[in-house]
Amino acid sequence: MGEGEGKMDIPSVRTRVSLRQQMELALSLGDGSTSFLDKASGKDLEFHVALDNTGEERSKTVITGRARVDSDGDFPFQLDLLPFSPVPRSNPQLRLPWLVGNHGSSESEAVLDANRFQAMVEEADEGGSQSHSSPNSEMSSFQMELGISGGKRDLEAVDAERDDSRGSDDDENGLARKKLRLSKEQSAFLEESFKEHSTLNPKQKLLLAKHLNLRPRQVEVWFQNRRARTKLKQTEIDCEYLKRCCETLTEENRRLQKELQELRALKTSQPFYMQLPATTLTMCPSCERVATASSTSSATAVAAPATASTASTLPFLAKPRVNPFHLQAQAHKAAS
DNA sequence: AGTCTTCCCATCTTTACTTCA
DNA sequence: CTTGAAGTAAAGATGGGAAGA
Repeated sequence: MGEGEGKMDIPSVRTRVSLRQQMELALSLGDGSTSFLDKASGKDLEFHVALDNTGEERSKTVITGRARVDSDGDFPFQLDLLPFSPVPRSNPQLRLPWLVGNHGSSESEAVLDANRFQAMVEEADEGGSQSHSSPNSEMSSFQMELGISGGKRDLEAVDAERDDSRGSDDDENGLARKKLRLSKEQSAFLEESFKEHSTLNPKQKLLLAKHLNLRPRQVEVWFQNRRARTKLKQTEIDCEYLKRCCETLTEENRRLQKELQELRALKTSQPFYMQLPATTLTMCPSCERVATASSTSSATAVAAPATASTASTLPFLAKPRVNPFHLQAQAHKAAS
């Protein structure tokens, strides 16, 4: 570390790596008495950090940090990721592009995105070890935060500021979070994936994220929101349908009430009404519904089509609610 | 029993767009 | 016609709780 500038008095560069296994790594370069950035101005810095959360040599990853501090204090910070072994020949050195340009911070704080870091690690590990491919492996929940603060902030402060694993990527310097807007291509691809499966397993999530150059968490959130909005839409549709059902039933009820009134009036004005052939018109004495066995009845002509149309819009009403024969028998009994 | 992950849900926040004075 | 404020819908993000491993 600090290989490029061996003689330079670097007051304090602290790098903290937090892993789920409580792995902690702190590097201290120098005594922290003078401004690191001042001293480093105009010079190239480089350091290496070996990460190992399993104790296995093969799972080690080396992070190479490289920075050049401008005279105005800007601190472009770039990390190169190097799997310890085996290093794929095709990809001996991986860069973390999302860090390049992430140097607007006045405190020169660079935050590695854990998930993309993992994706890169896995990419580097392709063809080699599959020890971290399990969705529930430790690497899947790899969290890393790396800060360079020139000795101004201690680890406790970093701790206090650290987001949890689902935390935001907020700029910690008070700048408003810039909400990502997915491109049309990304959205379209996600939509297509959603059509195929509305939920994702961890592997699918990682693949999608990789393909779309998004964080797995973003993909996960997109699918969550997509499911929620699909459900909301379906609820709205159901609600609309039930509303129509309700209106139809209300209308039918109104019509039947009217019909009932007419029948009662008919019964009053024609005392021999009940002596009509039972096959022509029957009424259940308990519920006073009208049923017929003959298509010539005027009541049938009114009631039947309406019931049929109701049943067509209300499938759950398709089954007859009353048995006409049962009503017929009851009507006979009541008449006698 | 405790931990971790994922999901759902409610809610907040940001962005893009529309309306209107 | 232009412009800027206000309103709104859509969508990304967050945090809490539940469930399962």
